[in-house]
Amino acid sequence: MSKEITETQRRILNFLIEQKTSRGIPPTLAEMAKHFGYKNRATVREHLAALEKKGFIKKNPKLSRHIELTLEDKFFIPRPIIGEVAAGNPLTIYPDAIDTIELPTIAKMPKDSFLLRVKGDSLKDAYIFSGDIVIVNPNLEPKNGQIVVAILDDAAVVKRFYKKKSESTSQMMIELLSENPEYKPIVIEKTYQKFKIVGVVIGIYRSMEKKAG
Amino acid sequence: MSKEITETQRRILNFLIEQKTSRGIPPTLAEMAKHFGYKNRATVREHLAALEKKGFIKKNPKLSRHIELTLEDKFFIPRPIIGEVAAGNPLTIYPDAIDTIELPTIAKMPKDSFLLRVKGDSLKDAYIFSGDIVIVNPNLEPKNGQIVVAILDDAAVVKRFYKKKSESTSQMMIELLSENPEYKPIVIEKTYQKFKIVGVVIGIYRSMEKKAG
DNA sequence: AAATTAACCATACAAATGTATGGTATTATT
DNA sequence: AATAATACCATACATTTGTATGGTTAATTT
Repeated sequence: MSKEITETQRRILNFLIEQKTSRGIPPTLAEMAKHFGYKNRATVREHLAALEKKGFIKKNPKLSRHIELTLEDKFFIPRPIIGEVAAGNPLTIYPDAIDTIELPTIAKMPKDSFLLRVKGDSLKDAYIFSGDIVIVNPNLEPKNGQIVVAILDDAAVVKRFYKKKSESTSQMMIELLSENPEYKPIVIEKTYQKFKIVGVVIGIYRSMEKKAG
Repeated sequence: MSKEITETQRRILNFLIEQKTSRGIPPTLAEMAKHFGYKNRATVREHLAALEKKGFIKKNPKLSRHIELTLEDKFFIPRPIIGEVAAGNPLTIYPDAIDTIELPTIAKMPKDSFLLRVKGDSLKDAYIFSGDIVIVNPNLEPKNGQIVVAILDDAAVVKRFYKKKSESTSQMMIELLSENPEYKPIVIEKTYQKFKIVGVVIGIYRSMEKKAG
């Protein structure tokens, strides 16, 4: 058996990914069969068996809608960003990244917002600490002074956003500031490719319950 | 029928949210019944029906694991803020709410808890800043290491709580610590009268939306 | 030429799932 | 005091779901 995926299997896998990201839950065999025009669920099941054999998915037997993706499924972010960041590995958590965030798999988040759990203390200059949950709206145009989540050189950062005219080149540029004056502003010229705004932080929540001694 | 959610319904809703975020798929009736110790799926179903009636979820009939969270408008639910904690000044709890805030549903808000808005920056050694909303539970016995709201000499403080034996007198005493080591611990002997624990801080919420420049 | 694989189909079955109805006890509301 | 809402239970039922088996056709590999 070849380890390579066939055209049909690719379509099935794509549908799985698309459903999980857009609707939040994986489809049932019947739903997939209907979508592809199959008259039989067993057909879909064979494709899934093949995908599992090749290591692309993992099925939990007997349970409905229990197909797990063995890809970067556990950390996924809304579609538009995938593909623009480092191919295949959107938002990899680098051990020595200045700021790291963990993207939970959010089932259809309200108001098109999603949650990020902050990891590491390097964001504390923005009064955000490890374990905090930030609420991010990806569909807001960031205004000056707002805190944004951005991808910069394959690492995720949470900084205060400023857009202004460069004094030297008169070009528009983006500045990412820290609350802590010891950190120098990060300046992004328009030409810089490895930069993408993920969304605007509209709220922070911190649970205290686990912190008992 | 009240539009407010009951304690049991909130537990169900929380479980739904938690499952959708952590596992990716909503649970089945059987899974929920097992989790809550119900002997019957119908019980869960009734709670879901109530939640749907109140607009918190949307069920797609006949389909498994097909509970959708309709948190578009319910993601933030209005809660009254009943007072302010201002460093140095007495804690004032007003009979009528001074304000309301849209608290995200991810925030755990037990029935007996209340909200206080923090004023002033002097609590920042506990990572709490001016404008933050603290969720306070007055009916919890504070455990060592937890952050509590207390009244001390007619002033409200938010500090980390420790109860231990005095090394000199062998009496039980309470220590209120700051995160910042520059602040010396506040030691309260049992005899001290002007001290009262208001409650345990179980969560913090901070809204970012007004902070745009 | 023979064997294998891929991609479908039909039928069948047990378990899981959502649903429906009727009942009980407790609490809150009128 | 009567009514409604809440929170459970038991039992029953149709549908859905995942699974299993056997068969067909076409393309590919041996």
